[in-house]
Amino acid sequence: MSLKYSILVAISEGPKSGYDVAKQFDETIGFFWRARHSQIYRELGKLKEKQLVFAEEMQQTGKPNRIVFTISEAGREALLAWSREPSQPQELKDDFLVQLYGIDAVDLDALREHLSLRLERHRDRHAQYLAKHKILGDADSLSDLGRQLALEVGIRYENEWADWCTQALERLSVEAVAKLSNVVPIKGSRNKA
Amino acid sequence: MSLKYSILVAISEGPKSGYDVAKQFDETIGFFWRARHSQIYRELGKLKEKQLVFAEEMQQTGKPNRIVFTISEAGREALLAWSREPSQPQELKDDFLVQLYGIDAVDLDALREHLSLRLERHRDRHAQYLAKHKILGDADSLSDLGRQLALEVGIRYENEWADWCTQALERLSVEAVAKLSNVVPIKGSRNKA
DNA sequence: GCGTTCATGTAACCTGTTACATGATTCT
DNA sequence: AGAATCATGTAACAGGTTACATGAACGC
Repeated sequence: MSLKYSILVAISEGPKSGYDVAKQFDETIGFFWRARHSQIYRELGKLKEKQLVFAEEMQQTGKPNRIVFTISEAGREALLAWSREPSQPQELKDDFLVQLYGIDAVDLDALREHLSLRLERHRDRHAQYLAKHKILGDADSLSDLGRQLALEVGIRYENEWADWCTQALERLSVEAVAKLSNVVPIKGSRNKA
Repeated sequence: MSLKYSILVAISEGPKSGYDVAKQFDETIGFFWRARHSQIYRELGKLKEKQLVFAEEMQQTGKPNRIVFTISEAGREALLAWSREPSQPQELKDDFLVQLYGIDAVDLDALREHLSLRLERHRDRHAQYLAKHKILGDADSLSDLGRQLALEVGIRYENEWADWCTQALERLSVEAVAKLSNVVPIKGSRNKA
C-alpha cells in the first residue's frame, strides 16, 4: 500500500532514477520504510503505467544509462489524497516477544544472549538517529520540523528498547530467576501435557 | 518465518484447534504476532506435514467437528532450536512517518487530525496492556515473568507514541508553524521542480 | 427473523525477500 | 588483482490480506 507513496514522496523532492530512490531508502526514508531495489523497480513500473510519474532515459557515456522519473500532476494529487486517509499505526510484531511469551519452551541462556545483542543494536541505532537529528539543528522550516519529528520517533523507540533490554537482563538473570517461588526447570523444560 | 513458531508456542501450552489458536492470536499472542485464521489453517497444515504436530478429529454433536493439534517431540525440539537462533528486531515501518518526512507534499490539516486519532489509539492500547499487566500481579513463576516483560514492551511502546503525538500536535499547531522563519505555503503546496 | 459464536477451509491477490544476470569504471 | 560503485532489471518463492464458501446452534 505505502511503498507506492513512499516512492512518490522521494520523487516529489526532485527527479530521481530507481537507483537514486533505492539509495535514499537506504539513507533517510529507509528509517521509516524499507525496500529493496527489486521492489522499487517493480513499483516504479506500475507508477509509470498509472501515469503518476514520467520516465526519461538519460544517455551517459561510460556508465549505464539512467532512467529518470519525474512526478506528474496526477502523482502529486495521489500523494495529497493519500495523506488525507488515516493510516493505521504499525503494530508491535516481534518474534522475540513471542519467545518471552512462551518462555517455558525456549532456551533461557540463549534468550539472555540475544537480549545482550539486542541491547547493543538498539544503542547503535539510537546513536544513529541522534546524530541525524543533530544535523537538522533548530528546525526553521516545516520540512525540517517534519523530519525532526520523524527522527524523534526513532530516538524514542530505540531508547525504550535499550532501556527495556537492560531491565529484562536483570530480571532474567540466573540469580533473579533462582529466587522465583514457583520454580520450573531452567533448561530444555518439557511442559506437562 | 516466525508464524510457524508462534503457533508452536500456542500449542505447546496444550492441545488446540485451529480455531483456538486463532482466538489466542486475537487475545494474547496477537499483541506480539498477528495472523488471520486463513493463515493459521494453512500453516497448521504444513506443521502437520512436517510432523511437528499431530492432528486428531474430535466428534462433536450439534457443532462442527474440531481438529485438535498436539505438539510432537520434534515440534518441541524445533521450538528450542528456533529460540537459539538470534532474531532480528522489528524495524520501524510506518507510513505516517513517511508523510512527516514528505510534509511539504501532504495536507497539514489532515495530518493534524490523524495525529489526534493516533493519540487516542495509543492511549487505549496503553490502557489495555496495563490492565493485562496488572492481572499478572507479582510474577512468581518464570512463565509469568516472561509474559510480564513482553507486556512491558507494549506498555513502553504505546506510552512513547502517545507522548510523541502530544508533542507533535503542539509543534505542528497552526500557531507554531506560523512562527517558522522559513515559511512554505500551508495547503496543497506544489514543490519547485 | 437476525446477529453472533463455533468451526472449517480455499483461491486470488499483493507485498516483500533472495537469488540470478550483466557490465563498465574507479579505487585500493 | 579484487572490491566497490553505478545502473538496470527478472524470476521464484514466502508471507500476509481479502473475499468466498458452508452450516448449525443459541440468544435477543
